[in-house]
Amino acid sequence: MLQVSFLRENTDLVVKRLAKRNMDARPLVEKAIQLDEQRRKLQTELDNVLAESNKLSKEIGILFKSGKADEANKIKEQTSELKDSGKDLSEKLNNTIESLNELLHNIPNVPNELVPEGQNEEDNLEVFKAGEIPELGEGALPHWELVKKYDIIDFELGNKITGSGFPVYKGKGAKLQRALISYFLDKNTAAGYDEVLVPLLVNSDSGFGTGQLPDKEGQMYHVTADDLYLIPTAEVPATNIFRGDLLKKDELPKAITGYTPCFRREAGSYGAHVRGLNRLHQFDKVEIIRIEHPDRSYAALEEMVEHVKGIMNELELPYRVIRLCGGDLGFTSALTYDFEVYSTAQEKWLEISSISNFENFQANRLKLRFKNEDGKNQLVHTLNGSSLALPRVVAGLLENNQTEQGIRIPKVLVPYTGFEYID
RNA sequence: AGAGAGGUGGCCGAGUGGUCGAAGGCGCACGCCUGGAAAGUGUGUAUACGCCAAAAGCGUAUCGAGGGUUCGAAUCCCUUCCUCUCUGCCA
Repeated sequence: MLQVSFLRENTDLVVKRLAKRNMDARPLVEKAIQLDEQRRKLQTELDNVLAESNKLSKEIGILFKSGKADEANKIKEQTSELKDSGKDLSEKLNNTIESLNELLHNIPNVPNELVPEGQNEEDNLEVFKAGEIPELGEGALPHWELVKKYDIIDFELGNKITGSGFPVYKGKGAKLQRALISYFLDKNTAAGYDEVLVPLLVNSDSGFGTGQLPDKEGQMYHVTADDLYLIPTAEVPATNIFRGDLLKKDELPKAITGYTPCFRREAGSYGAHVRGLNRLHQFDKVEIIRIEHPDRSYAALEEMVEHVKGIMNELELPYRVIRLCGGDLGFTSALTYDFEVYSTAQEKWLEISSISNFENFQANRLKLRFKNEDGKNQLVHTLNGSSLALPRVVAGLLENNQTEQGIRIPKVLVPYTGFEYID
């Protein structure tokens, strides 16, 4: 969430930038500023009442000690009035804070100036493209046919065990998953990310900290008996490692990576978008997370993008990098780059990574700060990205690498899989 | 899951109704001392919010969390979470 002080001092800029999200934020922003003024006024009044009340209490204590009970009782009478107005003020104050927070939770992050104007994914800006799109022969198959042909991923079996969107990986398909996870983690740790293995269920404080709650409550599986949520991404537990922390400035930056399965209800998805591996309820992903000094966060974003490019190059898959437009930008993000692999048999681009700078939007919710050069506490910037999400990488790999001998495994993966072809 | 013990500042630890935001120690920072270091010594050392243009300063809140009793709560009561020990169950 945004800081009110920032809204107050940069009202016009905020409104202008939020217009990129195709919204008129002015009424919200102005209401927030007004509620904050009210909050401060009430705070001052309440503090004064409490100060008076504390002062009288001390006097009563001293009087009782010196045996002047009569005088003490006289002062006692004065306190009841203060008590009432204190109660009243603190109730008003709490209501104001609650309204203010509710409002702030509904204001999305301010897009960076680089974010292109636009309504939807059509308006995203392609910034980089690499790799050869292979010429596939006549009998080229989409991945959902290929997985059947080689019996490596079984959607129907998953359907029997759980439901749609929970595939069973078999034989070389299962091993390919394990190989990709290990390969990604190795690449990430070699680049300086510290590996973590985190819980797959989180409490609501964590969901709130990274912004899944309350905005995307319906997208997460909720274990109601224990009030826990299945993670939609490792971002949630991994970023919440630092929730509430006050870091020393030489502790920055923090860079971590972790593999987790991800669980998404994907309510509202349908049709061709959900075919095969394109969209699942459970999938595997390796994530990279950075906690950065505000001055360095955009440099870090570039580094993350370059890092993932390196991986895609090694995987020898055709891909492109796009900068999301205002209409497609996530609620908490200030700037996002998506990586897309070309699915040759489907003749479309599939998102396989999303790398975002949240600036201090998450940090403000997480209360994640550092002591800056002036000795003041300042919010950090948080970033994260997939490095990488497996299912669509697999889809791209299967479709682009289909040959008469079988599915060719990229060279870098062979040491991990132990085989060169899925056949 | 059952029984018991306990949760106090960066850490250890005192504090069972009244100038307690909290003794003492450790750690840390700065200074003195020293040729330099150690030892010694002095000072300082939380967070949030508010008042103030800002700094200084002042006020308010915070002793796991939430609520209550009281003029006044770290201290008493209730609820809840967590940790430890023992018992049970279990990969």
